[in-house]
Amino acid sequence: MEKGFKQVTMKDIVEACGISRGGLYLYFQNPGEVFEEVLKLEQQEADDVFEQNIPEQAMPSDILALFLKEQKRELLSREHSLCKATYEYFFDNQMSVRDNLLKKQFDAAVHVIEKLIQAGVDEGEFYCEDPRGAARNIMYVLEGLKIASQTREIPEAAVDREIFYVMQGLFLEE
Amino acid sequence: MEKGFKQVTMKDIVEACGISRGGLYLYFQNPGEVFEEVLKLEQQEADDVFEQNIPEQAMPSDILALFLKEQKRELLSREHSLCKATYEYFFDNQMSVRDNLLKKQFDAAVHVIEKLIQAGVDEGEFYCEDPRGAARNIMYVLEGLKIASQTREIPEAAVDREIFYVMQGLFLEE
Amino acid sequence: MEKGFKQVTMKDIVEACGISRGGLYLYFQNPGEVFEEVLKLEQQEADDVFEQNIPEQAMPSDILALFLKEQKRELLSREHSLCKATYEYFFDNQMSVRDNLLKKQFDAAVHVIEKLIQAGVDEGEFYCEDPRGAARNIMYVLEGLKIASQTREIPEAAVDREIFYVMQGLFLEE
Amino acid sequence: MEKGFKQVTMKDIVEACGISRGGLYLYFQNPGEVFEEVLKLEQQEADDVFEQNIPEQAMPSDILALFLKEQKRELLSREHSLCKATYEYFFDNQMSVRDNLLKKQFDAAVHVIEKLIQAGVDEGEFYCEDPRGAARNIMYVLEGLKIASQTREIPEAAVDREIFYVMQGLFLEE
DNA sequence: CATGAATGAGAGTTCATTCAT
DNA sequence: GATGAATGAACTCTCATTCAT
Repeated sequence: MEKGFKQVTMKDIVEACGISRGGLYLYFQNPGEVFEEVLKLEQQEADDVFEQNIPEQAMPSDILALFLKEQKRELLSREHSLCKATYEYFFDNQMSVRDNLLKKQFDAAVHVIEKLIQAGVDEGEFYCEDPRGAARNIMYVLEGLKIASQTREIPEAAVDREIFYVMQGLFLEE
Repeated sequence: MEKGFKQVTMKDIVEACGISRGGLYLYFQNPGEVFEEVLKLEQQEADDVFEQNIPEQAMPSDILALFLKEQKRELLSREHSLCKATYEYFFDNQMSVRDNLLKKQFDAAVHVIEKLIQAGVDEGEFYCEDPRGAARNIMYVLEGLKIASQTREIPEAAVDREIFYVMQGLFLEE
Repeated sequence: MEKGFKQVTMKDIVEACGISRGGLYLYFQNPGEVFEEVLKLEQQEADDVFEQNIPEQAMPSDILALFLKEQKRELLSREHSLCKATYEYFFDNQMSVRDNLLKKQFDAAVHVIEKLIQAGVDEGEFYCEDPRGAARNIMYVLEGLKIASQTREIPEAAVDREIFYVMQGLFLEE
Repeated sequence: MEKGFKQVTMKDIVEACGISRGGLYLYFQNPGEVFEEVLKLEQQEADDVFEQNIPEQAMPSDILALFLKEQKRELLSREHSLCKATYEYFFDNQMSVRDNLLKKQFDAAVHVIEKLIQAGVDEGEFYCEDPRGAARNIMYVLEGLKIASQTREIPEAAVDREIFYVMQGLFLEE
């Protein structure tokens, strides 16, 4: 979170963890493997946090709003997210299509959002002719916002504006 | 384009350019300065290419389609674009808000697209209540596609689908 | 001793010690730190050698002569003394007054010589109205001889002549 | 004067002189030759200044005092003297005995001082049994003060004290 | 299992020197 | 004569990785 992926040295990790240099190599062959593990744990935790925060009687729009709010939070806490490190890592470690963790996460999120939108349409909250297309559009906007927040200053208002824009597309349509 | 920013060494540059180690330092104090210059030239060239390709009697939708096509081309030619390198560079060199080149380019592109949409609306091609919002949405989707294409395999069809989705939003609305 | 301070490279040290480049950096952050350590050890050793060589029943004049003889030996063995390196080091690393090792050594030596002269006066060996001034004078002459021996050929006779001159000043006065 | 000898680069010289890199090499083969020339000019100038400042009816003790005062001035203006640079240069360029400039200067100064002392003795100002020895002693003390002032802080009072000490030796003896 | 001292390839950078103009 | 862009050897320093203990 502090240094990203490339900037981190084995020394940093070893000191932060309070283990020995050799000890680290017993479990991880290289810095990449360490990062992959961190990423898995982080993702797990994020999922858990999200699910636990969903109220019992939440409407689809509430859950979607909650999801977007969580994304916004992570995206704005630049120094406290793995976003930069993750992108750095996958720049050089794309592996095969089916194993790419980033793709999996993206597709999973698209799937969840699609279900939410569909549920919203069914309940009369949303109007949407292409729930999957809308879900993908939302996710790409979020990725765009993420990379933007990591490479330049992004005011909170700008994030709100984009989120409002995509949500609006689901509601009105008049 | 091949190695991104962090992976590139002064040796790489020197060998690729056929100049001497010391010679490079006559003009650039560090790898970052080299990259900034490359970025400027690249941007200049991209702008020129775009402008020269606009036909005389082009409609706003044609120009927008041309713009998106050009973006698509760059975004899919992963190994031949500066995209990855640019993101890597700006991860660590964000400089002040007003000097951030990435932000400038983004804002400039938003401005151009907004004008195009407005022109399209005026000519009856498009229907859009918030041209600026739509322009921003398009740009964030493009950024999302860019970073996606750099961190995982993105099939051409996926890019087409997203571009079609945002264009569609401008036309129908019926 | 061979190359002085500035001329020595980390490579020289590493090869002379039979350790690795990185290994050296485990213990010293820069060439200066290596030198400081060498200097401390050298000084320690020189002090020990001097003290061990003082005979039981030595008169003050004997001890002073021994001290001067030791100084002469070091001063004439140009290639085998740290003198040049020390001066080079302190040309650029003067640090605060109280921490300057060179000043400490000088003052300590002045103190010892003053005590010797005083003892000699008490025992009737020497005649001296200003033991501290005389001690300082001796030390400055020694420094003058040192720098002279490092910057030009100094015959042994010249050193003997100067040492004789300052000793003579302590005896006769008649 | 600012950087000493080793720290100075050809770039520094070239920029300070407003000539071209190649131009410098037309007249000097290497940095050492530049320095030798500087040293000669400096010495010339110092000699001229000294001689011009001697009053018509000056007594030997006055002239000696003037000489010592001039030495003191140079020695205390650390950043504005060639002292450090000179020592650095001669650490590595001792050349043959007869060509060593430092030795020549030293011997010449000893000669002048000896003559002054002799004159002082003849005129009844000084008492001295070994004018040449005294002259040499004075010069070595001055060298000692010089190197001391370059490697550690030396208060003006310390310099005065040493100069007073050696002058005193010429007068009293009572 | 765990350690951490040691390794050495390779990074960025400097600078005396050259030579086509 | 004079220039200054270009050279490349050599420097300091870093860090993923190993291995005797």
